[in-house]
Amino acid sequence: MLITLQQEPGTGYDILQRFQSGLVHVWQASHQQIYRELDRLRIEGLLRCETLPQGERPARKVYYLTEAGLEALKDWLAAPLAAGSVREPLFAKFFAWESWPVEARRQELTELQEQLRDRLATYADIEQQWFSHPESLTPAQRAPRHTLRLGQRLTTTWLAWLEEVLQDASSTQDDSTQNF
Amino acid sequence: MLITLQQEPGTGYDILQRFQSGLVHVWQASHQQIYRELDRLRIEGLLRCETLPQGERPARKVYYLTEAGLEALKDWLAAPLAAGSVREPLFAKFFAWESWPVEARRQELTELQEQLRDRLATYADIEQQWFSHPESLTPAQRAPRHTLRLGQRLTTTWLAWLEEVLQDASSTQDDSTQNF
DNA sequence: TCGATCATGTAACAGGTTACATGATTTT
DNA sequence: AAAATCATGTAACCTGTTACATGATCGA
Repeated sequence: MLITLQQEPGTGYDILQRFQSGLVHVWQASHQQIYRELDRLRIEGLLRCETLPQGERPARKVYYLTEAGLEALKDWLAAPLAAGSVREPLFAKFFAWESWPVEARRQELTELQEQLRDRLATYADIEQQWFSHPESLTPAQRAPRHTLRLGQRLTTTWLAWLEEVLQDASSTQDDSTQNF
Repeated sequence: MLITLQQEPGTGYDILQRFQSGLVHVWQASHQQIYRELDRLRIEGLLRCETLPQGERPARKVYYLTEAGLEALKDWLAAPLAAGSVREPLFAKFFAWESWPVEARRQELTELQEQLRDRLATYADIEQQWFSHPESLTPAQRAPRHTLRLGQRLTTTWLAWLEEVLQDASSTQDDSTQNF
């Protein structure tokens, strides 16, 4: 989890920044969560922390991976991940189609469309920022790029699907049968 | 959440079955979770429950939506959903590419491939079971079918991507540089 | 008779979110 | 003078998972 981030040392705040910049499509976490986790990992001995006081300001606590932390990371990399469970709340609404007010439905779907388009734009930004010279990428650099690519494709798949759904919904007059 | 399921009454066990049959790609929940939720919703007054004793066996508790429950459902349908946060643990491994042992990597990715193929097979089953006559579907029946379609496409997108990643990983010899 | 299915729960824990709280520095 | 950024945390709560626990019925 946070272990991956410890490949290069940093403060809780640094980690937050990293999550918010190029890693949005990989992991998200609030600062509270990060600090708590950091503290837990330190207690478990996977991290060690150097406190750099800086005059009046709150001290920067820089965390480093320990030997044990490196071990734990290796273990994590070697162990296959359990498949995550599926949770798609939007789909639930589709199962209540008849009770889903047409206007709310149309609005929700078009809003989602916009969000996905925004996401694509963000991906494009990230791509430009990190992977602007695709010829000269090492395998280790190509790897994170793959993740971005998948993000892009999944988003595109969603958008194509939304297009279809909106089309289908507007081309049929089922909405006389609001049975509430 | 569970409210959607209350459109037709049933016991906790019934709901579990429903989740496990056609709704796997929408929502998953353990029986403990369902029972707890059911109880909570009953206390909140969104559900009411009729206990049918059946001789020696544990009584069937059949839950029904109340007026308040219907209201809550309507509210939920009308309110747009908050975008879920992104969590893709697999991606994290890509960011630690160099430290990810080749063998573990290859195995994890091919296993995922198999899982996804299984998933597609499950989707095909569901499609046959529920939507075998696409001509005669009402809009309300087409709606859940849309969700299945998206599931299929997303899975296909994943598979295409995996193919590419495996190809890329095997076509380059970066793995002399295991720097642990 | 053995395992699957029907049918229900409790308790502990793990992970995540929201709200509350503080205070300096830098930019507008 | 106000707002954003740097930098850290606590506490309560909600959601979800795992483990533990029970017991009848039905088909192979």
